[in-house]
Amino acid sequence: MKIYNTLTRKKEEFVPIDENEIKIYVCGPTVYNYFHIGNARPFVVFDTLRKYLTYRGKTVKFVQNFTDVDDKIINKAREEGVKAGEISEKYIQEYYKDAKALNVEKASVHPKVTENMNEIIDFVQGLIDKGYAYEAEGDVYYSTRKFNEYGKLSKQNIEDLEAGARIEVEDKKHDPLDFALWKAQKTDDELAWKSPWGLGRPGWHIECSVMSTKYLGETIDIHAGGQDLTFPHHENEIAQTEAHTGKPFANYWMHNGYITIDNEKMSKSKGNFFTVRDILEDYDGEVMRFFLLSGHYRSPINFSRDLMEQAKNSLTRMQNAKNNLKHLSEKSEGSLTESETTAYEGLLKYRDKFIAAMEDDLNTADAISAIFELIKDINTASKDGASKEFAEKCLSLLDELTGVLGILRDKDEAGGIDEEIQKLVDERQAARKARDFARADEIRDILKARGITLEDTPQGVKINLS
RNA sequence: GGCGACAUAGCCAAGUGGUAAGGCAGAGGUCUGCAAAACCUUUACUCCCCAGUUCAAAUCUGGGUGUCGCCUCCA
Repeated sequence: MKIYNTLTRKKEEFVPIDENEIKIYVCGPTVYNYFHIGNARPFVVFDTLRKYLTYRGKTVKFVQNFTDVDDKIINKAREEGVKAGEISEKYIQEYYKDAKALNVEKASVHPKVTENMNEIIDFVQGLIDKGYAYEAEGDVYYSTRKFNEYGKLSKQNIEDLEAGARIEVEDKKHDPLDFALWKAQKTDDELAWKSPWGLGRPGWHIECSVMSTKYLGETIDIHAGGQDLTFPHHENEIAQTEAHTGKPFANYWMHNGYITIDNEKMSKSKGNFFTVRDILEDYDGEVMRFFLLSGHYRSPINFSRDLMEQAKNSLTRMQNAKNNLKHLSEKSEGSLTESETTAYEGLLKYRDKFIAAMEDDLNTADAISAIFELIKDINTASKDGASKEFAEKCLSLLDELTGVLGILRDKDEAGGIDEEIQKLVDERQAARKARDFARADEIRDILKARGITLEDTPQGVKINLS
């Protein structure tokens, strides 16, 4: 497949290091709160990349960290009067809940900073030994200018950076562009670990370098994250890791575009800040997932309730098609007719279109359009009924493609159809037969109030549970 | 100041040289006891503006306008 590589600013043919195991690292959340819809985008996008590669028969080792050492966590713990570990542990569990709602699969490994402290200390010491870092009053800084290729990912020129630097000058640093690898403990209630430089904790960027190399090796296939991480986070990761290993860090860098809210950057101060948890109160997680995949991952997208409604309605069209096929496959009989055989062969071109779209730098928007075209043809072919086999084959094809995108999964239908509901449905059918439409409509309304809709089809009544 | 992205119908959105996918919303119709779902028809002589290259441009080049983002914690 082709992947747009931020490093070269070009779409390139993706060639894995090891055909048998593709190695992907995605920067994970800092666990101090429920994650917000901006966080959700990379999780969903790169989960989709993983699902697609898996669909194509690849084995993917997928690592996504939890940042469980950070100022924000420490501050939150202070506010709530609990230990930092309680905050991070809580929000890791909450991450899993929301990720599940979005149908984002668990990573192969979800490493935590706190569980990799020895490796981090060793890594920092290694950089000092190689002359890329220096200790200053219990802090350790990276000598940015020592790394000749600094700026190669973000295409920042080191002189321009310095000129435009709004970084406050700290006396301890040899150069304003140097960044912290290790921070000395300032107050007793801060998390701290013993190190050769005294009590302290790791800086912002070092964790990803360490966990990526530890779990995936010195050079990985794809390193991914939000566009805003390009600089300085990923730039610094490259500087750290390549200085340490002397090898390329990642062959492909993928960055997803931003989400704005009503065309403005999401921020707490603007009051337009939404967590995924907030959205899940009103929408199924699949609607959010569909919304995030309905545009190209590198394009900026805008979030609003109106757009969520559009996404919801679009997804309903897909869900209807699936429900109709399920109903047909349950109520119909027989094997493919001659015309159905021809029709089904015609449908297979949409699988090709779907794959071609995904091969082109994960063009999910185009892939979705292939699914809609598939649905239209299925609906047309089966509008006057269909054989059981045809319905089953179409259902299987539809599930195959939507499964790659992680939408339209089978849900546990709460409750199912109990005796009482069945009795009402039967009574309505009898009333219809007797042309007592008033009673029939009354029953339909009763059930509708309970979230159950009825559709009369040539194959009998179709009961939709929501 | 440096780096970058985006601009396609009422809305969302694909399309990177060959004559505008798909979805939502709207209108009309078919089917239905009525619905629902589905199907059919309909909604961009045109892709922010100007100039250029070309037989041919939404797509390439130059200029302009507008919007957003990064450079500071941030997906």
